[in-house]
Amino acid sequence: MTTRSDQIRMLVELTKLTALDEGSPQAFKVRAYENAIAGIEGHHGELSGLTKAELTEIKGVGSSTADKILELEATGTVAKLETLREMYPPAFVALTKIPGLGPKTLKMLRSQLGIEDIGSLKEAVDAEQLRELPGLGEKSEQKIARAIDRLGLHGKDRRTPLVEVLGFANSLAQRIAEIEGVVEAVPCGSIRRFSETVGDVDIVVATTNPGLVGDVVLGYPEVSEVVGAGKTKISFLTREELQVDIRTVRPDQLGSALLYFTGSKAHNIALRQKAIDRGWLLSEYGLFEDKEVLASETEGEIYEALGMQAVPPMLREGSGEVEAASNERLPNLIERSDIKGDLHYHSDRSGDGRSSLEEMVEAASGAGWEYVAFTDHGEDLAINGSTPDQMLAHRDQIRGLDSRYPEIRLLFGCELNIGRDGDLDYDSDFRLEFDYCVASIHSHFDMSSDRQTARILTALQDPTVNAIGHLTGRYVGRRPGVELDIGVVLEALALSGVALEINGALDRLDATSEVARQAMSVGVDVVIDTDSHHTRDLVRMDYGVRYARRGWVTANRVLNARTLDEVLASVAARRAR
DNA sequence: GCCGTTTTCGGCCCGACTGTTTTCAGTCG
Repeated sequence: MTTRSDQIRMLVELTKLTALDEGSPQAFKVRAYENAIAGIEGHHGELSGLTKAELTEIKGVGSSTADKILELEATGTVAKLETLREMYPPAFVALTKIPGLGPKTLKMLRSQLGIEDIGSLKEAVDAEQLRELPGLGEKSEQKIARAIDRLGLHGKDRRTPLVEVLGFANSLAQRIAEIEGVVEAVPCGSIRRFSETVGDVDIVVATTNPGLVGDVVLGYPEVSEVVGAGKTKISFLTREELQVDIRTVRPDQLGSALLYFTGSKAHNIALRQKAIDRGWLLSEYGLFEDKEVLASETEGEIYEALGMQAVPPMLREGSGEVEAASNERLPNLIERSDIKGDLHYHSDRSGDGRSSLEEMVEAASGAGWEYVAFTDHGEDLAINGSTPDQMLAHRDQIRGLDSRYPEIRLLFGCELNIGRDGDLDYDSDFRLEFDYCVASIHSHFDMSSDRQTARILTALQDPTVNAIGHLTGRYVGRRPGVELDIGVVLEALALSGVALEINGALDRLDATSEVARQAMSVGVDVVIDTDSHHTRDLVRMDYGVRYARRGWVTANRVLNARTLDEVLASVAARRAR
């Protein structure tokens, strides 16, 4: 049986090889495959077992793609894909990762010089053969030579975890904003959409003096190599080989520039198509009717002119948001100001906690929260956890502080460890001492999907468990999450009334926004937590909320957007079952 | 390859930068 990820993987490979075969990533066939992938990703139920008629009902999936999905299911492979694989073996396809080398040039190199892989390309470059070819010259040859040397460091597919670039992007934008003539400098692209990984850093700069921006920025110490520098656009690499693209526009064009540079590509295409439908043109310079500007200053004006609701950046993935916004049906997304408290929060009672109980209370109170649950680790987490006696003493301290900080209610909670088979810390009587518990996995990441799923199901049946923390245990860019049958887990969460955590730590962002969106569609509640171990971690609530918005999470489904009484009532109701 | 409140055929987003060119192709975002 083929899974949805098998199907998507097949289509992604087909897209890549077809782009090479057609000689352009913009080829219509390539775009059609991309649309089919987007349609399938936005389609929630299983695909396995669907008939051809049912498959072609999915947006972007036509007769030919449906056949390929069925063929994959019946035979385990797709003849068209096999043919392309023979024509373009992996060693040749790998050359597409070299920046500056596109499909047209690659195919010419192959036919003219017999280049099949990185080795033969390098030889041809060293023999100065490339410069003799039509359309190429000495400079192109040198550019390719440099790119080969760097291959793997900043290949076209490389993505960097958001956690590694967000601070840098913000500080860069802040410094650019101080340059004379600059009105605003905004990190855009996948950073603004709050994707967990980013390909590069995109910054839009509204300025009356674009030349100065270029001069100043290229003098910054972070600039390790200039990739390109024109009148309105400069690109450079940092020492860590992160690419930064800076685009300047006039201040009155900021809205259209933000729209264009925030993307996603699929969202932009959908908007531009709406403009075309009205006989208009949408570019980074504005929305135009003939040469007349209809809107350009703010994103909101452009959306309004296109007859739709303004789409929050996190939703701009081309996954149904344009249709929803056109029908006034965008969800009422959770906002930072809806959040009333944090239900996953540590003190130095945990071995990995870095701030004292009182410091953490002070910080939570300063954040304006109405309540916070201290959920220090249970005893099973050997180095970090606490014995029952330590926990009871900890409770006394919490209750003592609770009376000293009347503006915030302090709950005595626990982060229970989910053992290999779903077992939890302490005994069931002792667990009832806690006001609230989140249960999470911290080990045994490489078991089968079935066993991981069973383990989570066992844990969430326990009446003292109120939420499942960082569902998959992933660390973005470092450790993949465990494999789970998400559909089964969500169904069990919905039935039991246990909340799904969206952990706001930037290297976790777990559960993922895709899972969160699925959770919304099946009526699962979400809790957005900071999992703070230090007073400086509270900013994660912002991140968690932004990431939750990316998962189409609505305020009415967020546990910690409710009052303390409502939270406590749901804990009591669960224990009474 | 997909799609249709003009269309079942003829369209399919728009523009900057580079290097190679005398007006443009390729690549990228």
